[in-house]
Amino acid sequence: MPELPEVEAVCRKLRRDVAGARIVSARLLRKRSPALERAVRGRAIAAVERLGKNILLVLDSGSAVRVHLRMTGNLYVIPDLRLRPEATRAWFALDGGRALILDDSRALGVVDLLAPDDLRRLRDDAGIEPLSEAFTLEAFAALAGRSRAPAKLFLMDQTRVAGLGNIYAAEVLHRARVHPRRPMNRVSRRKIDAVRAAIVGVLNDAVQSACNAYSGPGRFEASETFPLGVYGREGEPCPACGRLVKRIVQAGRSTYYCPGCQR
DNA sequence: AACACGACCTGGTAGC
DNA sequence: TGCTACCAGGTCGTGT
Repeated sequence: MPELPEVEAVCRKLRRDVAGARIVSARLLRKRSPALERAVRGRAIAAVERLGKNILLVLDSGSAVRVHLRMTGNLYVIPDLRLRPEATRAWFALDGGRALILDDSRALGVVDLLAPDDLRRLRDDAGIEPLSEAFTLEAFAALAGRSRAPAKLFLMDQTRVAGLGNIYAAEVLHRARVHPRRPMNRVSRRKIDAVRAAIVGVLNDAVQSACNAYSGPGRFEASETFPLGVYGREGEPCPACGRLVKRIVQAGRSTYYCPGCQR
């Protein structure tokens, strides 16, 4: 479920719901973490930040709880801890009786504690935020020119540009008309420009959709809200040219693209 | 360096 | 109905 847009929607909601709230107690259900549970007790949530697909709950102590939703995670507030869903993998009881829940059916999500130094390192090592001012054409072209990786894998590498996953990487390449297997350093300068613009355009559109879809807790399906051109549409006509969408496998994951548009 | 691939988990769905 | 096989929005460690 969650790529950058969905994670951003979760963060915006959390800022409204838990910014300033105090954590009374916490528990990781799958694998207990006495250190984390102790470190958060009594601390206030000073800020909620997103770093790529990571959610950072920055505490008033300077440490932070990092949550990664991976495939099926969701993070939201419920009015009462006793109402927690079956797939609750972690909970944070908040002052006032509410609780922050990590709900994650596949249990691949990650929760850990970052000391201030860890937090700094995570920020320093992160890929470029595509919706920030740092994501300039120059910076992107420099990264692209240095990589022979297939375009799709290049876009999904979180250490280069942070936040694109399997769906939006495919959509970006379709919008920019670049073949997913083309080595990134052999994409023309004009198309590099188009890819960068497509990243910003797709992500902004998807953030809007995700925020609309995510007014309440529960799952959100990007496909219900953001019009997907190629993802999951093998055998269907390309909305741009009518050629049938193909599916290939790259690095063990499905890639969808239009053989007519994407060269 | 740059891949592929299995592992980590659970649940939904298509096909028999 | 019930079984099997395969698929899934992410990332890591290991092997080639």
